[in-house]
Amino acid sequence: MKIATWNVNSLKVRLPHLVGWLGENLPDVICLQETKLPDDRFPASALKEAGYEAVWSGQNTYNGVAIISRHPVTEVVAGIPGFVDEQKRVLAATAKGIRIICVYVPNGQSPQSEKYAYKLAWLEALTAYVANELAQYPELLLLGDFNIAPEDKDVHDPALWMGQILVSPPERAAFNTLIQLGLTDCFRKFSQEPGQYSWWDYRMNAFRRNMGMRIDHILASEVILGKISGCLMDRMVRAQEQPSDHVPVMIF
DNA sequence: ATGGCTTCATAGTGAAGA
Repeated sequence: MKIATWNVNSLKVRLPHLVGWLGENLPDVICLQETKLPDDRFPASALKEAGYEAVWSGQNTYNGVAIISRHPVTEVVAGIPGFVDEQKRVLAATAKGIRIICVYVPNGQSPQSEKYAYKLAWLEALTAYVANELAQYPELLLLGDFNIAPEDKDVHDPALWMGQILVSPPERAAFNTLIQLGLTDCFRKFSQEPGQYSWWDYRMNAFRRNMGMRIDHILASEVILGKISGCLMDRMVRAQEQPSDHVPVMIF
């Protein structure tokens, strides 16, 4: 099994990249974030031609998530049940017996912003939801763009980022609370290397200089963790023409 | 150094992302 996540930063722009990546990697499932498409413009037929079915929850301009699978998906749930939110950031489905929860965690903008308070409240609601899902589904993956770098070694310049979004102690505490539900950061199961990133700013030649952050994650329940043999960030995707600023993360 | 790019939006003194 190969399962991946990728913030595509506009599925309209990145559809050719996605179809190419599917053909080269043949994942069983890939979760997408920032599709930025209303539901009636989701490219379901192009993905069907590539051999994948899809479920999606989108909106115009911002946010938007999707789960794309070579296998049938069932039990599709959009959003966090009981948490009122117009922003399309969560989609859950079951494929091959695995509960897959695709998330696009709010960015937060700045610690002083209302969007930051929304991010923390959103993460609290997500935590309660995932706890409930874990009780029902021992085989569970929580994956997507978390907009949190868990540790300083996931940040190119921790001193520069100190006190800012993506690294602030409340965000990291929220991430650790998710971990403590019984989930493991798959990348860190296999590697303790610093400087391994999933996102690089479009500006300042950040990718060439490896000035990035590891903010896209795949968190696995114990049962799943025992079945996987690796986790990687496909950083070469960032060197393509007109790339997303994020690259795919994949377990296998 | 709060920008530098990219996207989607509108035609802004743009907004938002990370």
